[in-house]
Amino acid sequence: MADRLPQLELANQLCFALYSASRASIRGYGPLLAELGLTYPQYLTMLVLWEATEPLTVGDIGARLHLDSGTLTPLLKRLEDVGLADRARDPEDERRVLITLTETGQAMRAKAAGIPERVFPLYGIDVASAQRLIRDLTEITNSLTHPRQG
Amino acid sequence: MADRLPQLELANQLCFALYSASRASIRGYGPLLAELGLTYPQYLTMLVLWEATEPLTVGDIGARLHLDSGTLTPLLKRLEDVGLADRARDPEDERRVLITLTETGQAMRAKAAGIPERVFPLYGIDVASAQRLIRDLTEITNSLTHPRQG
DNA sequence: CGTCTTTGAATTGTGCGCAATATTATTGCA
DNA sequence: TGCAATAATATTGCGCACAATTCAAAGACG
Repeated sequence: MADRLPQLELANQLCFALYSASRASIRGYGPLLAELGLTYPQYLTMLVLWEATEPLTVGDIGARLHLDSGTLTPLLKRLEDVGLADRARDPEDERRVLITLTETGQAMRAKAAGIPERVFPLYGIDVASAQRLIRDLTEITNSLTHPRQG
Repeated sequence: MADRLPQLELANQLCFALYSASRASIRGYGPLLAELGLTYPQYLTMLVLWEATEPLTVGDIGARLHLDSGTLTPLLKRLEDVGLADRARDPEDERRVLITLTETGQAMRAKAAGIPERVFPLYGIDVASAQRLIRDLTEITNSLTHPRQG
């Protein structure tokens, strides 16, 4: 019963700190997104679509959110079902599916505009710290996603 | 079509930076955990159990991982099915279920001991940065979990 | 002692994530 | 032109997360 393997202690795991913080932050969005009838991944998808200047393919959205069609196809169908987005095969390449916002989907942008500033205080940090954290986390994500050799 | 609402841009969302980094880090563990036949949440549960000096209840584990019985009950049943853990009602309080590791579960600890150091290089940061990050992330998790008033 | 409330876990239902596979369209190239 | 290889999306299956509900046991209290 070799006790104390510090490298296996929960409190020392960066992965667990990330996992906990991510879930806690998503919980923070819960009540606000419920007002819009969106789940958190649906909200992220709407952010991508609001930011786009032209129709995006499923793959485009997936590249931005790091999600594949196994996740996005049913999610986008739900957005379509509630009238926020349209899905249509690209006539120029029938393999692709182009996603566009409906009027309702576009209109929701204004209602969502106040959400980030309502959630931010919950983090309990200042804007500069948040920006640093975003930068550091983005670098870590890049590093994890594109490992230098094996 | 009011373009540019910076507060809604994906790249400015701390929540998305956390969400992406968390998923990327879990992906980093994937191949190593597959060798043990564990999923990531099962691995976290094993970390908790390896660290414990006495049997834990479902609630104890949930408090450490921020998970409820809706997630843990089926997960623990799976650990039981593969012979890593035992589940038994607490005779002193039949509402509680006590979780203990089997011999096999204890033995797996040695095999897992090398995992963190094999994953760490993937983050692309040094140990001091990782420790700072863990501290900062733990603080925002606490802040999100225990909001100061409404 | 009876019953009302609280507590801990299990159950149910929905929506992700993600691996693996299937399906259809396009491309490359002999 | 014909056909194999590739690409984009969809489908299937499993295991989380989490809200909502149920169920059984323990406490509280008249």
